[in-house]
Formats: sequence, structure tokens, C-alpha cells
Amino acid sequence: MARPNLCPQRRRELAPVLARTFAELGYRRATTAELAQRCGVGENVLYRLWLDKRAMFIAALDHVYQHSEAVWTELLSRRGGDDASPAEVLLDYEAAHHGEHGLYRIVFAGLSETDDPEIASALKRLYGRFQRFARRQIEAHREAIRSGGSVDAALVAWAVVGLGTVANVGRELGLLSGRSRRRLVDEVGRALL
Amino acid sequence: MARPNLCPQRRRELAPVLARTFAELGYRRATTAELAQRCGVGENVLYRLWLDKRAMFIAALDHVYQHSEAVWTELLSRRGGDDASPAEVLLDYEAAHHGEHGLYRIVFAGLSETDDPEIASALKRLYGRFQRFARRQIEAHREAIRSGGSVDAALVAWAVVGLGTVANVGRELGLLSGRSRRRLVDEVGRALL
DNA sequence: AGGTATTGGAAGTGAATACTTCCAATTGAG
DNA sequence: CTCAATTGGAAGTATTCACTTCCAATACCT
Repeated sequence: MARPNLCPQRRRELAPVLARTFAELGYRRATTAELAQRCGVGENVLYRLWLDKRAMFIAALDHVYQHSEAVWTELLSRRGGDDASPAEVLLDYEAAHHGEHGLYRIVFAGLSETDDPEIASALKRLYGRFQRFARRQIEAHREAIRSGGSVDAALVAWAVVGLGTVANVGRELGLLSGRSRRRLVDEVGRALL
Repeated sequence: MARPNLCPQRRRELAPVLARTFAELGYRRATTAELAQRCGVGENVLYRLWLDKRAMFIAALDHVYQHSEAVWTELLSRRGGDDASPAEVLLDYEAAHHGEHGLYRIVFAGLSETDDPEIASALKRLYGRFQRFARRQIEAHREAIRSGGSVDAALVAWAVVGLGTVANVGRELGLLSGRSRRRLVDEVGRALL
């Protein structure tokens, strides 16, 4: 034997590049040639790391959630001694920065490919995690203020995810100014909590 | 001269078929051959009616909004003497039937093609109309009950659109049961009003 | 150092697909 | 009826794209 297998490490290095490319171009327009070029490698290299283009896309999707969650937990762990609840901290942050990285576009790309069962379940995983994350924050928030809202926390979590989605659509299409998006997430989000 | 030009009529006849096909398959997988077959004509016929595939897609998008609005206004005009406000009638209806026709999937398809400026503006038109429609209903509702909510009606309208979108995503991915979707639109929607 | 497995580049392939062309059949006005 | 315009089918084309192959260079372990 000679030379260790660096594939897992390479995969982790390239996933963010794939994610950005899929987000920017969508699934079909992100050709394997383009993906390889942006990764700075040949196509065959990508095909040694992943079975096919679909697997690259799924890796990119998973990366997106991990990235978001990492940002959020980092944010919560850093938060100083202010008296805002975690849910409010996250809401403030998202109102200001939601969709900034453009990674959400990869979700739109995935939603057109849901006839592929593996892509569908990757997306399901993604949305499910976002919703559960939101739900935990909402429940913690309600416990902290000792007053449950009138609506089931799970449903409110979905509504918050919807709020984020429509904010992204508004950004994508130029329908909502930055100011409106901020107010949307902030005011409606707070009203929902 | 002989024979009148039936193109406009043909276009109106075929737009719903195009819409269903794009919704079912997405933009890229809806090949021109497939579109033609489902329309029961040859490809050249489609190309005589529309300049290119993109134009067919835009026609399909426009049809989707017209269809939804037609259903809603029909619903409102038929509504009997119950004392629910139009906004509540629509909310009830959508809670029960939202996304039933699967046409919303065409929006997901469009969102992956927003690098095309004409598709982007067709989508912008679509979302803008939905939001304005929702907003008019919300304002009328508030006037009727003589008590404005705490949040700007325009923002609430966006949130309602987001609610519809996430309900569709939940349906699409099998993440939300019919019962949950119904509760989501109904309870959160009512809380937003 | 030597030998072996890994790596990357470049060219290639077969299938799919948007769009075109051609021609024959049909239709309606004068 | 006649002619001109429209209609539809079937085959064709040029391109694009996912995926493969081949080969040389490189880097690690013994």
C-alpha cells in the first residue's frame, strides 16, 4: 500500500464550492464541467469523489444545512449578557442577514428535482431540520417568557420557515427591498412567537 | 386570403396543458417533445404558437395566476349569506384545497430559472399579484372588523404568501400531512389576520 | 530508493434536446 | 371550384452534457 485515501477530506473541501455553484446556477445549468472548473479540478476527479451529479447535489444540500446551523449555534454561544431570548437573537440576526450567502437558492433548485427520490429525501431532511431547530427555539422562548402562544409551536415553526422562504423569494425577484425584508422577518416573526 | 388565424385561441387552449406539464416535470425535464405530445400536436406546432420554450413557460406561469384568481373570485361571488369575511372564506378554502392542482410546482421550476430576466419578471408579476390580492383581502377584513392588526397589512400579505409556499413545500416533500397543512393555513393564517 | 496506489488533465462518447425543415393534407374565402 | 393560407407529421441538425477512458505525474510506505 502507498498513499492514504484523502477522499473524505477532499469531499469536505469541495462541498462548499459545489453548494455555491448549484445555488448560483440551479441544478441543470450547473454542468459537471462548470462544477469541476470552479472546484479547480477535472471532471474525473469529481466522479471519483461522488458517484454521479446527483450525489454532488445532495452533498451540497447537506452542506447548506450544516453551514446554517453552525452559524446559528456560533451566534448563540457568542451572545453576550443581553436579556433577549435565543429565539429573538436568531430572529434579529436573520432579519438583518437572512439569505445573504445566496445558499437558499439551492433549495429552489432542489424543489424542481423532487421527482428524484434521493433528492426529495435530502430536501426533506433539510426542511425537517430547519423546522425542528425553529421549533426548539420557539418552545424555549415560550418557556422563558412563561406564556405559551395560542398556536402549536410546531405549526409556528413551519410558519417561520415559510417566512424565511418568502423573504428569499422576495430577495431573489427584487420584490422586497432590504428594508421590507428586515421588517417582514422582524415584525411578523415576533408577532408569531 | 383564406382561413382565419386561430393562433390566439390555440394558445389559450394549450396553456393549461403546458402549465400542468411544467408543473409536473420542472422546466428542464419538460422537453419540447414531451410538451408537444401532451398537447397532442407536433413540436413545430408549438413553435408556431410561441417563439421558444421560454415563451411557453411564461405563458404557463401567467395561466397559473389567472386560474387561481378565477377560482377565488368565483368562490367569493358564490359565497352565501354567512357572516365570514372574504378573507376568512378564502382562508378556509385554501386550508382545505391549497395546492390541490399541483400547479404551484411551476413556481419552484421558475425559481431555478431566475437568471433568465424574462422568466424572473414573469415570476415577479405572479408573486406581486398574489401578494396584492392577499393584501386587499386583509385590508378589507380589517376594515370589516374595525380593528387593524398590529402589523402592516402588506407585510402580513407576504407572510400569508409564505404560509402558502411552505404548505406547498410540506405537501411536496411529504413533510406535512393533510391535516397539519390544514391546521397550518387555518390557525396561523387566522392568527396573522 | 522502489514500487504501488492515488491524482489530474485532456480528449472522447453516446444520448438527449431545443429548434428547423419539408411536404402533404386540410380548410375556407371569393 | 380554385387558390392561397394554415395546419400537422416526421425526419433532420447542431449542440450540449453526463460520464468515461487513458496516461503521465506525483506522493506515500516499506
